[in-house]
Amino acid sequence: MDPLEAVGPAPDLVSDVFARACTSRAAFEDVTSRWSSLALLALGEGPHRFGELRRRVEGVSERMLAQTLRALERDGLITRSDAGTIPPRVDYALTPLGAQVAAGLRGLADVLESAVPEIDRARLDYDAR
Amino acid sequence: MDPLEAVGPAPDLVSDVFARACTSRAAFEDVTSRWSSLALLALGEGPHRFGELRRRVEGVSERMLAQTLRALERDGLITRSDAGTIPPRVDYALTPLGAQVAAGLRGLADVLESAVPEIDRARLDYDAR
DNA sequence: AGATGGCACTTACCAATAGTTAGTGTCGAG
DNA sequence: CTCGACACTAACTATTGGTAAGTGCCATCT
Repeated sequence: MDPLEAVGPAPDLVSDVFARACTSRAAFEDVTSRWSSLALLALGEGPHRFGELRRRVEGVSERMLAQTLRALERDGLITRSDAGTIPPRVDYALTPLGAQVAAGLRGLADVLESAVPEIDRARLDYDAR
Repeated sequence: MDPLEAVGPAPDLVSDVFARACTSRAAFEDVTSRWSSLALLALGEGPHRFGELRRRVEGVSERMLAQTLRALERDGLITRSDAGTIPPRVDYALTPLGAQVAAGLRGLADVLESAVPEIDRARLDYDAR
């Protein structure tokens, strides 16, 4: 057996989010970047058109949304389907991998949403000093 | 029964990460911001000193790490304990809430770490166009 | 019928944000 | 006796992100 061939089977041990050069770190940064997480969360509720996403994710500029969606598509987390019609119609949806990620983000969002009173208290305490 | 009184009991329904003005949105952005998530991930492995975190999270500047940790402390996700000695010694650790969040982030990181081959493939495909 | 707004973007410009470098004061190691 | 570690902060600069406007076509409102 080729020794080079034998390296393949355990790729999960070599990927590390903490490593600057690792793909997982880059993907993690893409996923957790300001608008990506919100976009993934929105797509977790079902496919959306560009304008729908723009309205759902309060505060995104069109520029940043387009940029964000391109990055997520590149990482294979979402699909983009352009109907090619006029007026234009483009639908975005999660891939299976994207769905996993979105589920994780939903979990995080749930934790934080229900912790709002606790967080507000902590902030008040902190700001009092 | 006072109609105003009846609104109180379900605070989980009023917090929404998508709402720009909601505390949960702000906290979510703090948690998912570039260095926070990595810092929380590191603290998920146990308490760390400032310098330890700096080394663990490859690429953070001292400035950004200090800023990040202050934000997380303010939100009640981590604690900061200054021994007051010289040379200085400051330990950071997760609060129970922070631990919940860190666990969620760990899940995300695990998904992405094991999806590295898939992501690499998706990127190659995308870039080929 | 002419103006308005939605569609999914892109481009140019400028403000805000993040990274880089240098400094603080004390101590232990070489 | 100079160097580095420690946990930061302050000043400067590079990069990023938000704002505003433009694209071309169509449907609706007036």
